[in-house]
Amino acid sequence: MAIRQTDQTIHKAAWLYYTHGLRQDEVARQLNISRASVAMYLRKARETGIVNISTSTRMFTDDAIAREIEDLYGLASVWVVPHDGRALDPTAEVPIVGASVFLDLVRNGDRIGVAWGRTVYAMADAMSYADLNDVTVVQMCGNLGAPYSYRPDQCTMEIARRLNAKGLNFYAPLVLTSERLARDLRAEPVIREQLASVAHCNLALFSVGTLDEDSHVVMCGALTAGEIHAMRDAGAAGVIAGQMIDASGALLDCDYNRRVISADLASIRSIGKRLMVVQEESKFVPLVAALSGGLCTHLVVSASLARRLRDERSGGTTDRAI
Amino acid sequence: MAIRQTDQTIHKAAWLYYTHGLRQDEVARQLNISRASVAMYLRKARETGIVNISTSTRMFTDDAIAREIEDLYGLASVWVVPHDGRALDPTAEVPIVGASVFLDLVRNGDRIGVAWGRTVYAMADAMSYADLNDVTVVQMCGNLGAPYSYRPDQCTMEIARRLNAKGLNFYAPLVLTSERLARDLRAEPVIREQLASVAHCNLALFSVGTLDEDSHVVMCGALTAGEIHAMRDAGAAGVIAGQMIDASGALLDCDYNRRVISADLASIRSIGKRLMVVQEESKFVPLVAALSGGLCTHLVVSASLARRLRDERSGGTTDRAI
DNA sequence: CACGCGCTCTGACAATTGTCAATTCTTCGC
DNA sequence: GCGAAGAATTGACAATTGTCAGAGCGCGTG
Repeated sequence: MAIRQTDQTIHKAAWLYYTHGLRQDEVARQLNISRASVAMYLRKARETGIVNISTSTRMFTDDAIAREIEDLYGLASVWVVPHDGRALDPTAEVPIVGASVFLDLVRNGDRIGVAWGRTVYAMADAMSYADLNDVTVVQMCGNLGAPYSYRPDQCTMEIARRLNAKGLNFYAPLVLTSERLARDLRAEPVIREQLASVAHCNLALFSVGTLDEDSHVVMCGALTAGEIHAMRDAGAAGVIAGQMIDASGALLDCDYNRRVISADLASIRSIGKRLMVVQEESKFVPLVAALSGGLCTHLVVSASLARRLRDERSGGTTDRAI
Repeated sequence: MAIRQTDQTIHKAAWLYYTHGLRQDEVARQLNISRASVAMYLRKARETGIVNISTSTRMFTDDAIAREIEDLYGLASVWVVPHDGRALDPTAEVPIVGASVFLDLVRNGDRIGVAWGRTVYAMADAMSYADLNDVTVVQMCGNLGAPYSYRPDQCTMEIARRLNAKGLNFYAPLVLTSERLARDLRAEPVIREQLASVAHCNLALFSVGTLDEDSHVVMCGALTAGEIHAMRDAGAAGVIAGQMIDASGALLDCDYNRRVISADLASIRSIGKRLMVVQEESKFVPLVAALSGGLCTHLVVSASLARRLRDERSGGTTDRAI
């Protein structure tokens, strides 16, 4: 009760200040509290998403190159983050834009599939709190025991927390040692339901992984550097939700993939809006693979990746600097 | 070009200030402009919707009575605006809440049907600017020549302007002198298309009118006080988009309605989300009629109307003051 | 080329907001 | 019932922001 009272007061203070445009001292007088409390309540209101301040991301779609990439790759919407000279750390900027775009796409009642990775976690971290209702965040792939803070379940939970949503975690490892065990585990009701529920999402958020020595799957001990090289030789071009894809964006037919527990690509593709966010320059090949496979509908990339994407398809027409 | 440059600068300033949390002087340094200009740009960014500050309307749905009314009348969502003692002008508050709720419901790509009236215009006036894409606002009924600022076309245009949307105005009078002329006019391609396009909306915004001497239809000269009394005797209970409805919310079979040019009730009912906003105490009877006819799915009302609505249906159970 | 128009800059002051240590109020455990 | 830990609140000060007048600048025009 006491909590509800305070909660009500925060709402009222936020309403009077932000919607009616009163000054803090006027709000304080209205609510019979000190101005300092009003300032504190307002901070709380912003932190909890009771008040939402969002900046248009239109400036990132205004670039002509964004239009070109939409056309070349058949995407619904593309955001290009410029390398802004001195201004800001350019790569760190991509997930921030990604978070803004993501929040723009989310609605009450949504069901959201989330994969994992450095980029996804950076987005979660940059995401402001939102006051949504009835939103569910579903983890799209199994877990890794690694000590990273961007483990799949961490990504899911953190995003759910920010959105005031329910988090549906996956209680299975990402990769097992035998194909048989993976098959049996996938058949378990808890796991089967989780996997099935991905297809009922209407929004997905993920990045794409590389096949280098410092790729996640290696760092987390799922694969050795040697194995990953072998896979690259066998045609692997990138990693989506823990699964290897080839250059055409199709699931690679390999032993590793059969041992993975993750939402299959068809389920992911059945989700209406699929936002992919790619920041690292080194992810060009995986990115092209994912786009070829039609895995995403919305894309946030850096300007340099955008230029390379355009040149890849348009055969390198105009190529002047930003 | 010079304009685009400035526009870009406004976006960047807003981004750095609101998303990155820099101070105005830091933003000024980054962009090589004076701090005073930054302050100006930020104001512009807020005014044009490049930056959007919204406050949760949850406090208005938290009321138990809102839940009751949803259940009693089968509505998707109800907002109840309390009469807040000293705080704010209670009736003026309803359209402000309505505007917030409305903005919450709008999405990019939406097609929105708008009716007219004092309340709708008050909402337009209270509505903050939004940076939306590809939104269309459709006028749902014909025009009146009255010198009011809340003429149907004014409502449509003003809302379109605030949402950065395209406004589709209706170029016909609301009511004609003969039934034949109304029929002929409705058959005109321009008008027919306009009317048909209402059915393709996915969001509607309207209020409901009374049948008093000071009702809009009288004030605007569409009907005389005498005629409106006669209509009330004939079973008219309220006015929706310029048309008379009976107590069950059905179109009243009368000469006047046959002379009106407006979206028919079936089209309106085919729209997914229909937000009705009612502020005046005197609109209780029309409100009940509209609800009986299932004309809206979302409702914003004052606390006293809410209490009367509950008592109307639940047979007057608990009836303590707020 | 001078002119006026519209825009931005500068510098300064006033208004508003953020912050924090000190204080008051709550809520427990004993 | 008492006292202490902890949370909420406040007053006062510091930092930030809003605003304004006057100056400077670029540009299109007569």
